[in-house]
Amino acid sequence: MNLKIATEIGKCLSNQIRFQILEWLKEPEKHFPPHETLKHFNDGVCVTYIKEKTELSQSTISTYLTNMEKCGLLISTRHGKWSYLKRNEETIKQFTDFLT
Amino acid sequence: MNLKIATEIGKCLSNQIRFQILEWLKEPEKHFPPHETLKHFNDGVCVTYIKEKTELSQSTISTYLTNMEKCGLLISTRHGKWSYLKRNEETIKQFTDFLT
DNA sequence: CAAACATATCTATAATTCTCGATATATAAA
DNA sequence: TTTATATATCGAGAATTATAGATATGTTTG
Repeated sequence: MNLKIATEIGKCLSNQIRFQILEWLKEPEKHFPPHETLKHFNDGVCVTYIKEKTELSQSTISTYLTNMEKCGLLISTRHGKWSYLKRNEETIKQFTDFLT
Repeated sequence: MNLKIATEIGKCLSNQIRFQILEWLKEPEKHFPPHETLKHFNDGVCVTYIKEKTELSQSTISTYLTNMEKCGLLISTRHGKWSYLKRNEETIKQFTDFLT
């Protein structure tokens, strides 16, 4: 972790919805339905469900999640036409270690 | 800690200089001279020294530090005409706990 | 009290970020 | 291969944040 990346993470955390997504993803089964095809949360939650829950436009949510992945907060996995997202606990730990 | 405050903290951490100040304040004696009058760092570092090190204008640094104090990242103490700032480790811990 | 110094606040412009619709790309299903 | 669905990227106007000069406030010192 370095100052530049930490600041990029800070930018992601400067918006209530983005922060909220990160909180929801702590316990996906509590906040999202299991995907119709994939009946588990091994790779996190389908983008579509996050989009629906936040009520943001598709392009906005896509930008949010892409940026959160770029700075290492999230891990993205494709299954067919769907993208799944989960927290990257390793980066989150590096970030909190850097801060404290 | 709640989402609103956490996001305010995120805003403070979204700027490299503000984040850097927080890093410097981990070890004041390594990054700042001891104050001429107060020969210790018990209450942190004098605003003037932070201003000089960052090379920002007085009004900008004042705004930065005020906001960082408002969201609980810093603790401000006045000694006469000087203000001293130190990290608020309690809030920082609450923030990292909230995130993880 | 007046002058000097440190910090805070106000105001305005510059810079950045937000947000979405439009459009492109990727994959699946028909 | 055509159509439908999911996600990504582009471009632009709206909203927010950055930044500093001017000015105000608070405190010390002479």
